[in-house]
Formats: sequence, structure tokens, C-alpha cells
Amino acid sequence: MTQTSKYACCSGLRDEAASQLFKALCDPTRMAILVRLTDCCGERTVSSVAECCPIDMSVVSRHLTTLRNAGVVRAVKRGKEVFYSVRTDALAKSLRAIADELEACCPSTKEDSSE
Amino acid sequence: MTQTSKYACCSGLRDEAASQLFKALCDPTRMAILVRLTDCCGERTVSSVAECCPIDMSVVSRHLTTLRNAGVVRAVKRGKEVFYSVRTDALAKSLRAIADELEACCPSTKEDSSE
DNA sequence: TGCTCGTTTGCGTCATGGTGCAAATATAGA
DNA sequence: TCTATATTTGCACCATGACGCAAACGAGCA
Repeated sequence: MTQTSKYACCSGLRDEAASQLFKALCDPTRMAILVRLTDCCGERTVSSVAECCPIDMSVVSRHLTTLRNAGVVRAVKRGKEVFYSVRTDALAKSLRAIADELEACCPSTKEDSSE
Repeated sequence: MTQTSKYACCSGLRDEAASQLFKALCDPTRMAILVRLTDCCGERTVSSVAECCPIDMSVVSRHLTTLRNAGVVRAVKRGKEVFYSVRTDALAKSLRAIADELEACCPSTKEDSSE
């Protein structure tokens, strides 16, 4: 999450990293998978994660790959199983970096609850 | 962005609000529109926003509606123009709330830069 | 009222991506 | 080596959503 603003302020939002992050989190199934992973606060195998939703395990595997590429989860292979876990700190850090960049750019638009 | 954890921890991530937020931000064009809006740090009409990208203005209008429904931008009609602006505080707050919930649930998974 | 400008909406088209099934791959154990 | 289990990958299908164009809507102005 680079903070460089080459063209416009908040241009960091257009980074590949931010883009991938939002794409990873915008699918309901992937979000369910993520919640399932946070639920145990540790590691889970693909099979274990797959219990979260009524979809084929191969699909879960693909979603986990997507989340992994986005830096949301990490994968550790042990024996014939692969253990996935949430990269909590990295994820929280990325989200806060985006929030920071937004505020640094557009100081404040406090509102009266207008839409 | 409710912080209630009815079922699992981080279940707040499954809220409609969070879901809409990520869906709104996962499209490259909408992100470009958002950056364009942050660039001026104020208001922009649909036509002005549309200069950000080579797509039809009607499409930009639709994207702005999506962003508005997700609580990312606000719209104010004045005369025959509609002025859109970023809801910086609300957006930053939402992102931080998600980061907070993640950390509150899964304390820490500090890492050695493993993937 | 009639005209013009800015924006939104209806609709058809097309690309993307989520999904399931079956086959392939990898690893542990007999 | 052969088998069983866990995961990933190839492939085809289908739903969703982004897009452009044209028409509709709304507000200001002559």
C-alpha cells in the first residue's frame, strides 16, 4: 500500500494491492469463508473451511487462492493438508492505510447525516 | 457497521453495509471515479466526474448511484446539476471499524513476512 | 409554452467471474 | 508399489454486472 500520490491525491487507491483487496472482499462467499476463518482464530484446512457454505470444495479452494493472492490469508502446507489462516495484522493495516490516505487527502467532510 | 457478533466473531463483516461497501469499491471504474472525486476535495457534477474515464456519462451516473447507496459518496441536487462528493469521514470510519473488529476477534497473527 | 442542458433510466449486448463435476496432483501409509 | 485422502486444476455452464445508445425526466430560461 504505497502512499505515493503521483497524479492525484488518493491515487494509492488505484494500486494493484488495494484493487485486489477490494475484489477479494466483495464476494459474499469469500466473505463467509473469511468469517469462518476468523471464527477459529487459527488455522483451518480447506475441508474445514468448506463447512461454512454449501458449495463445492473446489470452489472454496479457488476462493482461498484468491484471498491468498490478495494478501488476506496465508497458506501453510503440512502433510497432505493445507492450513489457511487470516493475516489479521496485514489486513487491518491495509484498511487503515486506505482510511488514512482518504483523510489526508480530503481533510474533513463532517456531515449532518445528510446522504 | 454494527459491531455485534451474533454468531461468530467478525460476523459484522457479513453485514449488508460492509458487503455493499466492498462491492462498491471493487470495480476499477468506480475506484477511478472515487479518486477523481477525492482529487478536487469538494463537489463535482456528473459531467465533471465523467472526464476521469472514457466511458459514457450514463455509466458514470450509475456508478455514482452505486457509490451513493454504499454510503461512499453523497449527492446534492442544485439547479439542474447534481453535485457528488466523497463522504470521507464515514468511509474512513467504516474501514477502521472493520479493521478494529478483525483485530478484536483474532488478536494477532504477527508474521515474519511469510505468505 | 417551447427549447436547451444536465442527469437518469430502459433495454439489449457482451465480458467477467462464480459454480459444479471430473480428472489430475500430491502426500501419507499399508 | 498400490491405495486412500486432501487439494488443486481443466472445462463447460450460467448469472451477474458493466457498458453504450436512445429515450425520458427535470430544471432553468427565452
